[in-house]
Amino acid sequence: MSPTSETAQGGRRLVIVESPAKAKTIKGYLGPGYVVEASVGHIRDLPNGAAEVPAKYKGEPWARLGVNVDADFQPVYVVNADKKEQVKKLKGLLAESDELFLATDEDREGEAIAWHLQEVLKPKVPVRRMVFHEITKDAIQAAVANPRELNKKLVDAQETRRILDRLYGYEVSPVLWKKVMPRLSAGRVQSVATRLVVERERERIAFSSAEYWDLTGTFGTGRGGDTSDPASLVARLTSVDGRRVAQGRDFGANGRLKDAAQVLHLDEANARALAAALEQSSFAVRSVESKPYRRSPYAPFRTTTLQQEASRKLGFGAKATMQVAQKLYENGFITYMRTDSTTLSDTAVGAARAQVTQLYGADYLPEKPRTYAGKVKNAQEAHEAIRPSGDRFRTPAETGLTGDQFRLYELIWKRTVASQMKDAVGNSVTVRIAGRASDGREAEFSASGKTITFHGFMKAYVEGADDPNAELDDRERRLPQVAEGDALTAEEITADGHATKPPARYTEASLVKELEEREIGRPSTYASIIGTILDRGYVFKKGTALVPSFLSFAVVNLLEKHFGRLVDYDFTASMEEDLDRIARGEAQAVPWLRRFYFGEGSEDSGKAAAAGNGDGDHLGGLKELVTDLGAIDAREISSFPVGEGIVLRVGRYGPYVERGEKDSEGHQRADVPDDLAPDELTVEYAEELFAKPSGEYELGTDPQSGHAIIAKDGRYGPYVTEVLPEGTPKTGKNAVKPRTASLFKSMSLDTVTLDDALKLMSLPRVVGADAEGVEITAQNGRYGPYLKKGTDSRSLESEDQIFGITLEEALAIYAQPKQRGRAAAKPPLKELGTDPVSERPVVVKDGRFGPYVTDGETNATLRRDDDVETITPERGYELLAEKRAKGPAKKTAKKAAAKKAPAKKTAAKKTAAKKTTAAKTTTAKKTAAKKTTAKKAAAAKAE
DNA sequence: CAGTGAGCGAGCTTCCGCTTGACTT
Repeated sequence: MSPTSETAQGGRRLVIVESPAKAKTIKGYLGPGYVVEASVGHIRDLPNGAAEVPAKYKGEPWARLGVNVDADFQPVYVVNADKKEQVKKLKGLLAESDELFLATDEDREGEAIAWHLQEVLKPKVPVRRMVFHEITKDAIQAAVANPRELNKKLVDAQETRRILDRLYGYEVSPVLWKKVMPRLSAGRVQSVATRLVVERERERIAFSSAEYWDLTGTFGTGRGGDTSDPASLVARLTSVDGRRVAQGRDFGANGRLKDAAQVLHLDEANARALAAALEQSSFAVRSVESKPYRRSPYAPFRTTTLQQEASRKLGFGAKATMQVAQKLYENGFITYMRTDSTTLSDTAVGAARAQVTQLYGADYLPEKPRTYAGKVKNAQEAHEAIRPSGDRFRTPAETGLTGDQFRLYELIWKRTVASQMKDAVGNSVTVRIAGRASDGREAEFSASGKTITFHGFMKAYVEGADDPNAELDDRERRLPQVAEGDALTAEEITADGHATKPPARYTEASLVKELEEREIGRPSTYASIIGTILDRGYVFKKGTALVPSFLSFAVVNLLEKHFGRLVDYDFTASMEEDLDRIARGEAQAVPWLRRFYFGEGSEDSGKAAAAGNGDGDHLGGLKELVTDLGAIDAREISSFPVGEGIVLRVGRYGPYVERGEKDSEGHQRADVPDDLAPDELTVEYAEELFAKPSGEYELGTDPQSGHAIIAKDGRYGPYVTEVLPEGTPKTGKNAVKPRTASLFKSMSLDTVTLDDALKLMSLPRVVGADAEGVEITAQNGRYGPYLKKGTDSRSLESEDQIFGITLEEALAIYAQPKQRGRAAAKPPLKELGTDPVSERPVVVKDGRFGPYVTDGETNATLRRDDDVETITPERGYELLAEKRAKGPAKKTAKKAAAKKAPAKKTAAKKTAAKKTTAAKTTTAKKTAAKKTTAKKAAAAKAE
């Protein structure tokens, strides 16, 4: 029975897919009686943060995680804020339907979405799980006719993955906040991605280049040449007296030959001498070797290969590629762009083959359709390969597309068509040429050529190369037609120097490729992984290269030393294996999570899924690792030796180099530019930084003292200071401290003048004296401009008043009673009535951390979703009640922690916390200022 | 990482995978 006739019997079916574009297409294949709507991805997830945790769990110790780790890892699910409306819509549609088809993708995530839909929609009508891997009329109708049941085990596997990622991310990130810098993050995918980039940079740092030389000879045949038979050939020296001449690949990363006995390492003198000795020699062809050449087309695109090719050929970043592809998909030009499959549907194969015949002729069409085995190990193959949509491919010209969309479509179209074409065939030839030098040595040269006799798929498409010097596959190199024994004359022999190069940095595309090979990340996340590690400041881009920051060195260092198992390159792959076992019902989620979180021994049997460094039999759980952080020495993990006693440290405000102990003689310290590539930090460069700390502007000389005046960017923002002459004691009894002063808010490092600086450094200014003769001064401080009379200080409204205020005005200010604190000075923003518990009046006030409600005893900051204008008294009471409930619990926790930690450390932490708040707003500025400085320096150099 | 003078409410940051708009620059 066909689905349409079934429908005719009455009843309406609701089909839910993941993507709206897919819904639109499928609608057309199912006809009337079917309502097709999209879930638009996941509809529920673990709560993002405290704000999303349902009230009833708020007090729980695990609420922060959204997973009850004490009760079999029971997850808390909330409908995503941006999906509430869609869920409502689906509920409405379901109410009018007699049957529900859950047609989400057939992979782990899709199965989970189907389950969440069922949980949230609570259907009272029959529910079917419907699956398909290609969007063609036949496939869809077959799918609707053959539904199956929801696979709860697969859902379990997805949930386990979700919980693991949450525990990893939300437990390890706070360790970084405490030990390195706030707002950092760690995760199963991003941390390994970062580690890959860091390790590559370490290789570059450890790399020493080797120099080697060889000869290039141009040999003439003595015949007049033409295009099919050139008159000469260019060959490289390959061996001398039977010993192979060393090439780049013969050298190790240490710059030394891997096997010195096997090869001959030519240096410049040697090479030049040999070239001279060969000048008069006669040469002959020693051998000609011809081999058939054959090359098969590349598989159709999947997400990663599309990103790579778009990067190589169109210069698109991963994100741009996906955005353009999304548009093509939405407008029906291509199939789904987030896929790990290279499989083409029968329809697609038919369309491609038809087009091959039409455009290139039957000679280019293989007898049988080509199939491409999945290369990706953990592929879930829920979709087809990326290809032009439809059962007849539109040529790029027919699409009417323009710009980037046209170019990307053309790429996809060509690749798809080429994938159904014949192999390219031809010949590759190697010619060896020998000659004896005047000093008796025998030299052998070699040249290789390639001719293509049948271009096959290359007629349509040739893959790009990452290395700009690499030859593309369809490139021919024709050699003259020579035979063994033919005499040749050396027209020119030159000695060429080469140097081995360190491994290249990752690009977006090559990092994504590497991640895919290691089974890390999914098609929908590859582009955003790059985004995450860029956002966190772990890497930055230099051209197309991804350069790791020093910050990432510190983070990776910490993770490797203390969470080794978690950043193991095989962690995800082994997780995938375990998840597959859970999906097959061979393993259980809860014991697996228990081992991961609580450690080996918390569960009796089974394979370890533990988190830390595997020492012996006991494998520690993640919880143990993040609870006791005493073993993590923040200073040690953030320190990297540069050489000669110089250490690079990653501080809260960025990287800096340091030499000697603090406060000791000869101690030096200098900021390192944020965008310095780690492999460029040498001892020499550090010395340069010490000599002239970055971000320093010379303003001129103080005519009074003769001291140079400079402007710098400091911990508390930009300031000016004087350079004391050398030999001025900086420590001890006779220490002289340089005069310093913060810039006014109205000034900037770029524009501040010597006059400004001298004026600032003249502060405090004496305004006058009061009736009792006590001096009143005006100055600039931590909280802005203020007046000071003995110990009595008063804030001023503007910086200009420091220089402008008269004694009269100052006395008037002192005549007023002292305003204690800004908060007290401000009237409440809003009154909310009387709190039912404390029976005190509740008001909204504006404070340091933004608006908050208070009843005079308990204070609670408004949450992200609250608004001063719209907040109700009830919400105010609720916030206060929450705070009262939470307050004591937090205090005891803090106390306990303080007791454990050494007193000194606690103090240091407090200061750090304070600074963070103050510095928050200035950080961005500081970075910006730094960058300008660096640019200026570069410009100065260029001049 | 410069070195000055208050008195005050912390709460939140963070993961990986599915999906698109709705926003602002």
